Amino acid sequence: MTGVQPYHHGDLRRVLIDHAVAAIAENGFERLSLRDLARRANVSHAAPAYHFTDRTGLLTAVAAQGYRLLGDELDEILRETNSFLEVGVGYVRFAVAHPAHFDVMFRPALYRDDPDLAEQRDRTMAILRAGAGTVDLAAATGQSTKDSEAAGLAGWFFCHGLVTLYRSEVLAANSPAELETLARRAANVLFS
Amino acid sequence: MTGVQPYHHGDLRRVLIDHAVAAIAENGFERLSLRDLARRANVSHAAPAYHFTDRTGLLTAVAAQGYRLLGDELDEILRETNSFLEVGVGYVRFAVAHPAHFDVMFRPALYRDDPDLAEQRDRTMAILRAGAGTVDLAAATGQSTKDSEAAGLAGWFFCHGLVTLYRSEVLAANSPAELETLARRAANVLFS
DNA sequence: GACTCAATCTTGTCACTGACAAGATTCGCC
DNA sequence: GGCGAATCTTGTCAGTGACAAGATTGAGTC
Repeated sequence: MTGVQPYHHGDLRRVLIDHAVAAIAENGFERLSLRDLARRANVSHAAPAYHFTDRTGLLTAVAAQGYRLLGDELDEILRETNSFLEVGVGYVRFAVAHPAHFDVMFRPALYRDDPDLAEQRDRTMAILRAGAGTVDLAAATGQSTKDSEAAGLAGWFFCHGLVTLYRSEVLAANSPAELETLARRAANVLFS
Repeated sequence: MTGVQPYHHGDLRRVLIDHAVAAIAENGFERLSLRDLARRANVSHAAPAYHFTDRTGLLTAVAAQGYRLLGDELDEILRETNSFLEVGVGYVRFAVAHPAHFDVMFRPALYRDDPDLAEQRDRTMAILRAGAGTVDLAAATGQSTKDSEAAGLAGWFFCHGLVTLYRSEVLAANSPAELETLARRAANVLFS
């Protein structure tokens, strides 16, 4: 016997978010159930509402955590490599490694305005924009390219489309390895 | 008085799909309710089940219709212009004009295998691949580009990422006009 | 050590939903 | 006019999100 559960869980908020991320990765956010999360955490069906108010609040927390994780990763990559190409690789890797976060982050109808989320999102977007400034497509294409912000956007669109379509299962690639092969082929056309 | 509704609706399947598309465009597929659709169509709450079996069946029908619509549009564009650039424009325009279809189509977890859907999807993907063959990036970039399939993929990734991010409301663009401006700037970097 | 108050969790309830079963109505066809 | 299939209705059940009210616990204070 492990004894009865203590009335105060102690770390319920974090545990619920972790279970939510796992559940979303398994079944998609559309099948996410607060009561199922409560069961997984061995608390009553109304316990989640205390920490998140409602379903939207939970997804808001997931999105904020996602932006924080992505921001941290991209920030580190950019500081270490100063390469927007590597930022793009990190972006794709994040989407594959954290599908639940990625899904929720880019579906703002699922969550609501929140100071923490807004801060993390703006920080992450700023990193993407700053990274764009490091792009030197002119050297690659042999043409003058003054619009470095647009170059960064173009790279972002490419990466986002690539990984979104991969996860939609409409590409020939069905594994991260095949995804990388396909990404290299397509990127060579644009950036070589 | 408009009189009682006839027992047989006559065109219920089509009407339900239309209402579903409208409802998804308004509130997203996650809030789509079969009973709400039944109310909109003035039929009993179980009527939709006859035509679609369940919620998944309804979304399967929506996805199939979406692939059919997109395939028709892209086919016409390709035959008339023979330009993959115009196919890309049509792709983006479709996503903006038919957000409900677009959302469901690229979320295969929402629907199931279906002969009609598979046929329409494969046809549409074939058009995208055929269009890729018309790309002549070599002339644009001044480099030899034998991998025309990869060029088509790259263009697809760009368009898909562009419109997906636009609809995620994380871009500076907040209207189709601003989207076009942004798209031109980004595309100029890659394709000029 | 007891009092107090806020934080945290539980129990109970309600309307809504998807799925299913069984029955009613109507259409097409012979 | 009769029969079977197609189409729709009624009734029901378990599961869900939201809300209200109450129970338990922890932290600080005297």
